[in-house]
Amino acid sequence: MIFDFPQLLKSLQLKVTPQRLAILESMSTARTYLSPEEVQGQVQLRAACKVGLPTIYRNLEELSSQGVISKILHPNRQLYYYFCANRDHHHHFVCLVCRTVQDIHDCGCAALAGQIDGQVDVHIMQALGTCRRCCNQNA
Amino acid sequence: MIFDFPQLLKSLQLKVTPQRLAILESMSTARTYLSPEEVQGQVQLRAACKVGLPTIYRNLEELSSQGVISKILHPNRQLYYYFCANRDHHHHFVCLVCRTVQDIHDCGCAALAGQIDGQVDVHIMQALGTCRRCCNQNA
DNA sequence: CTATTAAATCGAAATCATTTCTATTTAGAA
DNA sequence: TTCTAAATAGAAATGATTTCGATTTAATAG
Ligand SMILES: [Mn+2]
Ligand SMILES: [Mn+2]
Ligand SMILES: [Zn+2]
Ligand SMILES: [Zn+2]
Repeated sequence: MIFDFPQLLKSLQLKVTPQRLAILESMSTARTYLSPEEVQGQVQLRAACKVGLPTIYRNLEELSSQGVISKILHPNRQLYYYFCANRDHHHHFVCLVCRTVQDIHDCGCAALAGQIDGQVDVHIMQALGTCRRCCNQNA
Repeated sequence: MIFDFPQLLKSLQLKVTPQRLAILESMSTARTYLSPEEVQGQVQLRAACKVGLPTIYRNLEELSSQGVISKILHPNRQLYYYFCANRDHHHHFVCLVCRTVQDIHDCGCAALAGQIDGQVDVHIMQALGTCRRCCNQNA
């Protein structure tokens, strides 16, 4: 799967900066969710371009709020981010051992609106656990 | 609904301290979710007993991990807590305007385990929005 | 009712992920 | 090329949460 990141950024009304391209490049090739500091490390490795942590934070948040990447609410209370090519509404299962991510296609949230006396603006849904590979390695 | 908090604490293997009783008392009568600082304020008002913030934090976390109260993941990234008498597995809809909470009885998470290649240890699920009362007041 | 002790509390201080600030640079439009 | 709003960098601040060591206390047993 190949991404036209400059085009993507333009469509989001964001300037195409080397920093943003490096962040997107790193996120899209990561096989696990990453902390902002880890993203910085990846960027430095791959793009040999130094990007300040505030810039990383600002862009991860921007990309996340625009739906390009998704935010992982880790039990350790820090934020992690994950690039998911799947553009449809869906959620994630997160392996806390190896940090891989699986899509949850049927989150059952369609049934939500009906039972709420009010208007649902967002819903958070996340499953956390141990993937099969990691389960097997433990046993 | 009346609670035997001393008995509850004993069943959790926790010492029955005035601080804990004051915290439980305050939580159980609150009609909205509360921040740890707000819990401290309530405790001071009702019990006229000064409780340090670290004690509040420690106990809210303890009670939450034992399932006595539930944790609200607010978009502002701070933690809030809410006492819910409903002991069954369920989730919450949170009004971000007036901070009231509604139970979500059917979270659809039964369908979860089937589509995950691994073992789900916990799932987070929370709906955030505006309750009907608050919707109407805006319009 | 003491004595004992592990658990709990306290207040001050530390932590540290995240945000803010200001000066400087730069992408993109004209 | 010129211009300008947007973006970045680095240093510093923020502030919710946690840690620390000293002190108190609930619960248990004698
Ligand atoms: Mn996904
Ligand atoms: Mn509830
Ligand atoms: Zn795994
Ligand atoms: Zn409301």
